[in-house]
Amino acid sequence: MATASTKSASAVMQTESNILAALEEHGSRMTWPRRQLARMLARRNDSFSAEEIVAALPTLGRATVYRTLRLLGEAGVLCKTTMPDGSPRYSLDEAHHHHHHLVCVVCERIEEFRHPSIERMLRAMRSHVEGELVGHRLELYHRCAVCRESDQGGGDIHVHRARVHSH
Amino acid sequence: MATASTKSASAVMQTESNILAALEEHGSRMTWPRRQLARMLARRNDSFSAEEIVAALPTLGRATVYRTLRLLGEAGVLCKTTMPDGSPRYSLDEAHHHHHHLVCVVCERIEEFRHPSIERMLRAMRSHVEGELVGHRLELYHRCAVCRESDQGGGDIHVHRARVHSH
DNA sequence: TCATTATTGATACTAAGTATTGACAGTGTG
DNA sequence: CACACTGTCAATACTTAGTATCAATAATGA
Repeated sequence: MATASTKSASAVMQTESNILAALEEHGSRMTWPRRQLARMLARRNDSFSAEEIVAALPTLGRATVYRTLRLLGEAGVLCKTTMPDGSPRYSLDEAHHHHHHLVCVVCERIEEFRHPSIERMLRAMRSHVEGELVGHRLELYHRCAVCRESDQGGGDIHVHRARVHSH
Repeated sequence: MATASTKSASAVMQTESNILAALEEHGSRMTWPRRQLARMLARRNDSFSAEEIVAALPTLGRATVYRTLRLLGEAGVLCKTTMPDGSPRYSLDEAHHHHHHLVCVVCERIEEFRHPSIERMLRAMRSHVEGELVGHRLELYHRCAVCRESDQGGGDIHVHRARVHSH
């Protein structure tokens, strides 16, 4: 099994000003709540739920948090990923081009990746499928190297799994 | 663009007794609510939300409906799919082997498919990714041939789209 | 038949948002 | 600089998609 990083070479750590710049470019005003949010997001390097942010920034209304997360998504600096059980998880985007997510089901850390075999597959499906492909959703779930190590007992992973699996 | 069906050749229409058999095999008792649900599901050939079923079977409690849907998922006759906006949709499974879903974003009809390029891609990722792959989620969204025709104006599709897109 | 154990439905609760609204703040124009 | 215009805010209520609890009931095996 390869241990090579799957990260795109052009990945850039998002900074507060980076995030705000993306927001402005997207046509949003520069406000105090948005600055707060940008700063807080830039600090963390893991994934998070919206409610975690709501709790961490009690001076902001929940609607504001959700609105701003949506804006950041539209502005292309934030991604919303679905965990195996269907619950949503947010993470800052580092690459600015098409990619997918590799999600650790233990620590919930999210890595971006791209791989030619995926583009190949999508190309194949685009011409194989009837009608017009308008989008897709692809998530890979794994136990990352770190979690695998601290958890090698081999016992069941106590992780929320989808109850109605999709095969 | 190919119009060939992507359905697996071994697809079998689920019948009421089929569904109940799967439930029993999964270790569940045979009850009147479960018979009700199996009959109702066998009748429809489209996808549905849990609440649609709750509304259609007012003599069953909502908990029972959700519970039974989960059981049917575990028993391998029902799949839960995620729409582009994240809302869940259920559909009966026809094939009994690994497959993915092709979802029409207009009529929400769900087709099962498999394609060698996908298995190839998964194999490639399995050896490329660090740690141990424990699962994946793949959905393809399209406008099906029928919807494309009745909707060819080319205007915007008025369909609930994910607000925070995943690139 | 009877005891055991699964299942049910009512109700209350949670998670993840969205809709509404009146107040307020940023900004572009004059 | 002042103003108005419109975007944005926080609070609140509501929605969707479920899950948890629990006493009452039904299915099954002996």
